[in-house]
Amino acid sequence: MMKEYLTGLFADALRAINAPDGIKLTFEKPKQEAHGDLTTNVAMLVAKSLGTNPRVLAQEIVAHLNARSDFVSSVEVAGPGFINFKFADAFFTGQVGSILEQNNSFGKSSIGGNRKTQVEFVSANPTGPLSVGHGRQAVIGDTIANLLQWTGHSVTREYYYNNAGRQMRVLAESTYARYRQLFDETYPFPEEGYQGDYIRNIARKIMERHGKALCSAEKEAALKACKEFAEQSLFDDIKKVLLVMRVRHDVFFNEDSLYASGALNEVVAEFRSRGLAYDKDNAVWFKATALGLDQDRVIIKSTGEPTYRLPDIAYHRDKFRRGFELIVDVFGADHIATIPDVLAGVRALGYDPEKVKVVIHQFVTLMKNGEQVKMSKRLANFVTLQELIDEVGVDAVRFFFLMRSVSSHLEFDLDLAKEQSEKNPVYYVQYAHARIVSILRFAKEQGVFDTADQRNIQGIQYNLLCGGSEVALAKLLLEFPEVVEATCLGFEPHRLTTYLHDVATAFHRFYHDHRVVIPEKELSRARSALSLATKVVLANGFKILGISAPEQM
RNA sequence: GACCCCGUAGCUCAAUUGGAUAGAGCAACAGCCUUCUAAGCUGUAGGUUGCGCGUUCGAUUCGCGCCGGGGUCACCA
Repeated sequence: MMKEYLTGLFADALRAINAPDGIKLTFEKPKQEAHGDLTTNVAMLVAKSLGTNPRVLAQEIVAHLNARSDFVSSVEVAGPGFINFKFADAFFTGQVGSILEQNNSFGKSSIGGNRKTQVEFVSANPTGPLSVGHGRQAVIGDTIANLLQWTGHSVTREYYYNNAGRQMRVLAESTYARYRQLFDETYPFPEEGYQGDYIRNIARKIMERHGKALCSAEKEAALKACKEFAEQSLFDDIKKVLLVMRVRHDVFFNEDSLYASGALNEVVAEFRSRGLAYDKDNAVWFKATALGLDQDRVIIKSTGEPTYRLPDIAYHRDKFRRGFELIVDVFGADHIATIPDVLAGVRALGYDPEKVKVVIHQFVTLMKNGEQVKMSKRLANFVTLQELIDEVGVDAVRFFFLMRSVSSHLEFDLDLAKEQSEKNPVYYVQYAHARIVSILRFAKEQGVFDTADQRNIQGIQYNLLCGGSEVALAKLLLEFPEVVEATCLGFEPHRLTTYLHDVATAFHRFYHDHRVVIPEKELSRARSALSLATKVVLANGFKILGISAPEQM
């Protein structure tokens, strides 16, 4: 709103001084508050081509600006040639009412244009409980999906899995061995087997169901039974944990369906017809080098089995065929190498790889007693996501996972999270919300402000809000829609947690400086409304992050 | 060896995508509750942004070269 207004003013001013066309005119919020509310560097960009000094040029531009004094309170040239604008306090506080009117919708936008969007995340095969790393991915994916919904995309959350590959064979063998060991401790356990206790638990359940019958059954049949039982059991667990994490997928897509539908053969045939596949050493190769990659890749092994690349490519084509216009893949850093192949495959099939946005997140390092906990599913010394949630709670887990940029390694100190959970940053932001609820409850008791009554949020004299921390809070709240948008477009959820932390700080400061419920009725109502607007922003932000908005703490 | 991520205060991390004097939280020190939640607020201290060139009005951000940490380089997923 401010930006649009200034852009108009500048168009006239730049024309008046005969500036060249096509100038990139942008306004930014300066880091330093003292530099005003918005700033532009346009004079520095243009000075060179006009052969003048940026500061002189800036002065000249300013002289041609015709700003309304009730909007813009000051314009000045500063530093090497920035033009800084300060807006009137009432310009900000006057907009607080619109936050209350929009309420649950404040922060939503339609920039997504209802674009059909898919977010694929977690996608763990059912070979064990979800790890802490999966948890990070689940939260990142879910939050990105929330952000996309808030910005007007039509979102499908999808989980892709394979219950047929080598990993599942290992699972079957491991489970079978544990089952046999229940009757004969000396029964050998496969060298590469999954050693986690969860396998023993599953084996025990199989015994409860089948007794000793599988020991005497034919081995292949017994393995199949073990596999199915283990898979079912593990998938139930996975879904249960995801639910606890407040993560819900719309579609569970099984890799097998790509085999069944003939999609794999189709892709191979299409590659061949375009000269992008060839036979060598009894295997089928994808000619990735023809698409600019550094080496060709096997897509069908000499055994006749496809490598993971082929179904991955076919799966992505399936996404396009289902009409998704934006495809977001959330992967762990260990999948980074496969992405170029998949994107090349997509391009080879005639689809636009630009529509695929890959979000790579780095790993989580668990710290315990000041030492790193090495995690390996196979070696059984890992902490499961469920255990982590049991220790520190869902809100803390979600918030922690979102606090850091996805490209940063995340260090999660278990001891700190356990022993000092009260110092967890999530409590800081939630506390602000609970505090507001408490204040508004008191305001209602005192007959000052009743949030349930719509008439109460009409006719408020927002211009009474003129203290520094009041105006600062109002300004920050009004940034929420932009923050949601930027966070979404950059696929950087941590920016929202940072922002909400700032909002909490601004509120706590306001609370410290000013009493809300006071005898001066109009001022009291204005401050109540400001508090309510803060609650709206916090609650909406929490909703996107998937954490709760406590009424009391 | 090749490629990807990271390197910022004692520790964990930000930094509006190239802006002005690099910011928070923990930890340390000093203050603030007879009044709506002190899980809070205020202040002090803490830095050659790993190192070196370069690009330009301007670099934590972009390019190149080193150093250090993590990850990936299968006819595993």
